[in-house]
Amino acid sequence: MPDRNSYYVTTPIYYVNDVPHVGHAYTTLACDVMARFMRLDGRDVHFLTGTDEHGQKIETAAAAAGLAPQAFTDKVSQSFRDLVAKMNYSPDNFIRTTEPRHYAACQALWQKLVDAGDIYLGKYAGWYSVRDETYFVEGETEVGPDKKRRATSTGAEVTWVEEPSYFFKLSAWADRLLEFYEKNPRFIAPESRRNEVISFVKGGLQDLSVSRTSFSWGIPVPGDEKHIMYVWLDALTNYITECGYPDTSNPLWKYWPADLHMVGKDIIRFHCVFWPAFLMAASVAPPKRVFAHGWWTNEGQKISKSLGNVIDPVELVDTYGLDPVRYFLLREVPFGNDGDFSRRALIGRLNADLANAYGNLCQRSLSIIAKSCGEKVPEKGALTDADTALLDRARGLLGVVRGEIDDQAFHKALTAIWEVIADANRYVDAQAPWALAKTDVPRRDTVMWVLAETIRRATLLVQPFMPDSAAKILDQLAVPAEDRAFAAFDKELAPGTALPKPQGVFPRFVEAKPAA
RNA sequence: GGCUGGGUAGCUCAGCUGGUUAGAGCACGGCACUCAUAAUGCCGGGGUCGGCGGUUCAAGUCCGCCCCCAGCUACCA
Repeated sequence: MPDRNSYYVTTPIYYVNDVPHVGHAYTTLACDVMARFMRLDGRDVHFLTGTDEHGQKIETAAAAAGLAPQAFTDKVSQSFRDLVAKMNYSPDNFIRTTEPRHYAACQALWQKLVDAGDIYLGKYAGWYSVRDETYFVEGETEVGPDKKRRATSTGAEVTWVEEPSYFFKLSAWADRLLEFYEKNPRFIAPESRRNEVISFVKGGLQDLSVSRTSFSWGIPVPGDEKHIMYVWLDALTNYITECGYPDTSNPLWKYWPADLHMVGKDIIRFHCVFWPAFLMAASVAPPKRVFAHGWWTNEGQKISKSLGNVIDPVELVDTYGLDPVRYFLLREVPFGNDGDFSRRALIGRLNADLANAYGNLCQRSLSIIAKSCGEKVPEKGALTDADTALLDRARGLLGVVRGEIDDQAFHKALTAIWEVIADANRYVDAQAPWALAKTDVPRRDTVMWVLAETIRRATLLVQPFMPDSAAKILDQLAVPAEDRAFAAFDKELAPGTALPKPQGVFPRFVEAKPAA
């Protein structure tokens, strides 16, 4: 089964103790672009997102809200499903860890790990705060002047507590993990994260506590139901629950191993160390790639709830429009790096890249065609060197963008498309079709055909990033739905095809002036 | 402290294995054009490439030392 056609991409499942913010929107957006691109490129795509609904924090938050845990998670999980619609994401399914099939998958995986001899009963020990009902590691605590140890973050007194816990023999997997990283250089991206993970594993691994007895909202350990599975074992398993695990005859099993787990840089260890170890121990193939993206700051400031500067994606979309926000998030920052969000930068991108460069290119081209070429695709005559140069660049774009998308280099993919857009704007000025209208109409028509064709190719590639806007432009070029996949990339516009009236797709954003 | 990555025009960044006058986008100034969303195109100003020393015919690009920034250095997710 060498070159399979399936493509499985996942977001992390989002922890439902919080409302969605721009970080969630960003991660899912990146996956959405991958999924849409691969579908257009003819792949059999499965795109999964969902919510992580277990754990002590949820149990506590639900109690505080006066709700049963399930009722609480039903409610908060919904806000993540609402975001899917708001951001025009295209997941094939939305998984929840409270689904019965997920319990079955987790318990099956657990049993497999037990059978393999990788799980044993031991004792978990740590600094426990009764008030917070939470364990803290040594570094999260400090001893005060009264010689009592307290949690640094909450100030609550902590005591050394030991409870029985099952452990996963992670320590036994360091060498095999290092070998796996070595043999699969693309497993962790970007490169800097790969270095971090490798150096972490090289430093030696301790066994991992994978069950708790201090709370009950979670998946019971098979055969010892006082124990609840450690949240990460529970959460990570969602990726294979979706494919039917442990039933490998499930039709969705063909998607495993996942082609890409998209994660934020904070949870890379779980995905790049624990997860492959769990899977290898259970004789399941590890995923092919984990990409850890960076964080956003807000106008140069670190984002935090206490600062109150959390960015609400819904507000952004309502203010600037969906596609401009999608474009900005993936264009502004080299994917993988941290980036700064600022209104000025967003408006700059919207006006310079979308309204002025791309939108205006479409508008100036299409309105000439509408006014002077009889509202149909113009006749294509003999091509000059200038025509061929532009068309060749547009033709080469698919290969270039495909390469960048394979690396999740969204900003580079967009830059490449926008270089062709800039070339097209230069071409319009150089050819001056408005002057040709007075001297050589057939030549003018050829120029307009070259422009329309260039816009078509660029726009096909814009689709994964800005689906609605791209669709509007392709509508204006009368490209039928079945010719919008990349299989039709070389199917050029047919002269004579009737075209609808052009309409601007990316209006400039003008800031509301304060009332004078 | 250790490890990793980075410090290049006002801002954001490109600059493979060292080689003509160090590039792009945005911002700024001037000019041109008028098809277009006061959009587009052309030209221009502006950088001792973090600092010091070294290797070399030649270093932003290699070596050494130093300064500054970020991330990682395990079980809240």
